Amino acid sequence: MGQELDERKLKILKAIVHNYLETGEPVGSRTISKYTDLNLSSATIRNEMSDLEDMGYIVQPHTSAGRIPSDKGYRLYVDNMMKEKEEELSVKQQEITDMKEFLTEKVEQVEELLQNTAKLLANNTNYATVVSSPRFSKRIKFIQLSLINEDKMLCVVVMEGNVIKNKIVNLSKNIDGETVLKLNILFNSTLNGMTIEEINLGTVSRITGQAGEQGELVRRVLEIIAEVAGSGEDMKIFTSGATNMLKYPELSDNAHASEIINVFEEKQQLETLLTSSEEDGEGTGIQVYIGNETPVQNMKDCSVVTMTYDIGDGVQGTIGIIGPKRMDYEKVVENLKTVKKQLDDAFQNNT
Amino acid sequence: MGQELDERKLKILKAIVHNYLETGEPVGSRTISKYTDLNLSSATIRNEMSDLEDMGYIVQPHTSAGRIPSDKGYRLYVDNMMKEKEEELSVKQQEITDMKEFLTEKVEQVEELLQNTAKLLANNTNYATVVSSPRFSKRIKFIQLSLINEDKMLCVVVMEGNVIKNKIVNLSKNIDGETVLKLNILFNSTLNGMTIEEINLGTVSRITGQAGEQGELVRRVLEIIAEVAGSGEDMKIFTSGATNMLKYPELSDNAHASEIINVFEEKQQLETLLTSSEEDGEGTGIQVYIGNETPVQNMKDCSVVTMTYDIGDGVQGTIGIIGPKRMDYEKVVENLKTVKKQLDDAFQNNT
DNA sequence: TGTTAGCACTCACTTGGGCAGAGTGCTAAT
DNA sequence: ATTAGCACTCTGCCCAAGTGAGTGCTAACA
Repeated sequence: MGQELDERKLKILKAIVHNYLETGEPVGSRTISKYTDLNLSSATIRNEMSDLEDMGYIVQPHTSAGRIPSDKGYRLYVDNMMKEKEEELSVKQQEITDMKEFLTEKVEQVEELLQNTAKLLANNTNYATVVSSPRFSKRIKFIQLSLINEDKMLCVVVMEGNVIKNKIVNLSKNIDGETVLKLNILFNSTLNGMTIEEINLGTVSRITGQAGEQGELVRRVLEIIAEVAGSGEDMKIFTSGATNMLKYPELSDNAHASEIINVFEEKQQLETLLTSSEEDGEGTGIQVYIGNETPVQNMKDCSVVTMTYDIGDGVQGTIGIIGPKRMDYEKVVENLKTVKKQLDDAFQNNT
Repeated sequence: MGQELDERKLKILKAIVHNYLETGEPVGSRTISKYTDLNLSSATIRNEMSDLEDMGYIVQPHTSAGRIPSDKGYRLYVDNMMKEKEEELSVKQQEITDMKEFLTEKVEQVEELLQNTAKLLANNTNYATVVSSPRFSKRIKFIQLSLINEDKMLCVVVMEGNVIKNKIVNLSKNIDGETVLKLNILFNSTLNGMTIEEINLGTVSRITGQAGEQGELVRRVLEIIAEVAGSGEDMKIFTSGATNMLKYPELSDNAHASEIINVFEEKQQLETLLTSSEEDGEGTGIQVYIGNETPVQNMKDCSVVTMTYDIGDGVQGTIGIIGPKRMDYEKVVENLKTVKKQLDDAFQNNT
């Protein structure tokens, strides 16, 4: 008996979670009895709650306190919510236009846009947000070498998505302007449109062959290109609202706080968080990690909601919202969906 | 009487500050009586302390507690210490070589060096550190325009100190390769070696004049150059050890913590902190702000020690160490001096 | 058989009193 | 001028009692 999760138990569980999300305090049977439309006495609720506890959906902080959701309970709640919200995008119209205004206000650089997005979400939700800059489809669009003076050469590589990388090379032996011109033509004709992975040994030897006596230099330039165009190495990460985390008592004690803030300072851990979430992503692109599920150990007492965005031309990244386990998942998901919509819009008109 | 700060009072004050720095707790007369070599009874000390309090050097958190230094007291202590340490650079030899090793280990980019410096200092001192990237002597070294495709042009500006800036321009009307070549020659011959401030209206009109029908384009490129070479706008800031601040009880309460952490997240306030300290700097280039003296209001319960570094070629910036008011000023100053020495060394061999 | 009322019990949290310890300020003696 | 001594004042800690929210169980009920 009570082994299977029937309709009524589900309803009670949802009520418990919901209430706990709001108050942050253990919720008792009497509250639920009044809170729901089930018209059951607190005693009955107590029995059901006892069952729910046996099944592992809720937990008692100590005897004779109310119950709080376990990770498993949260999971069920979130999954359920996601199913319900499947197609529905019910953000208030006002908020949408607010966002739109805010986002398109000062969009000179993509970076600024992303930073703004992070800030906007942090303000709206009162959680911490992190946005990864686009990871680019590492296709080379244009290469430019130029002599700065006798012994220094500038090497610029433009990648698809208009990401520009550059580096200055110290030359061992002098070369003249004409040679540089030739090298430019050589590189551009052979490498344009290629991804870094496509440049194999064959390509390399073909190019060095054609370069003749400049083979040495060419090899060095190729190395630089590889370094510069090389994968996610340079992924940028924008954060906002880290201090929001201090607003939640269960996280604001010293131990938790410094662990969490540290993650935001180092950023490197956020990177692993975002990239690994990218792999897990499914249908909607929205992913919810609860407590221990998060890829970053230091966040085990938080929940993370991530969403990947893709604004065409190979430009894509991930947005993450980090809050306490009792975060308002519904609101967060809605916010993310709206932002995604806005980003899409901004970039359809703007590319 | 006792209006003037005699030898003995000074000695007692120093003892109080010193002791408070170590323990973080109000220090009483008996402690000082035993602590110093003055051979005075606690009663005498009490009298002196009472005088010191009247003079505003120390403060009582509540009746019948020990005394703690006021901002004024810290100030005196620090000034005194700085005078004593004037020429002496007494960092243990071991630490120096440790630092050297650490700093030169992976110095591919200046940025990495600075980030490492920040981390090193944070670890050594257990305070938070912030390092501003060099502000460059905004002298233009080299300009390169290149066509990426029909309607996009890449504009690269290399500044002294090998800082590279770039931007992609959308062209309104097509231009051909030859024109670009001409423009390159034009820009480089007229602008090289100039600072952004030196480019006045005369220069602009001369160039646009020479450009003939490309005047419109030239003007836009000039704007970009201005934007790109424009002053400190792009100052980069590296931080480390922000979470160290949570280790000090007087700062780790929620209100303080979020104010402080926020400063580290926004970074913009740190920028004002560092630049304004640069202006105040004097002899040694080391500057100590105590409590309310700091330029950033949110830091009014902290102390900040800053030092400007200058590694030649117009490359200079500021390092700041931020901690509680009862930070170990001596240690901090020594650390900063050592780092400065190391940076100097690293760059004499490395430019 | 599922639901409910009632009751005893548990446990965290609050309140207030009492006590110890650290430290001061003052006075009187040296 | 210095010191010993004493009364006084706070803070912090502990403990005991009381309060309130909530539970589990049992017995009655529809």
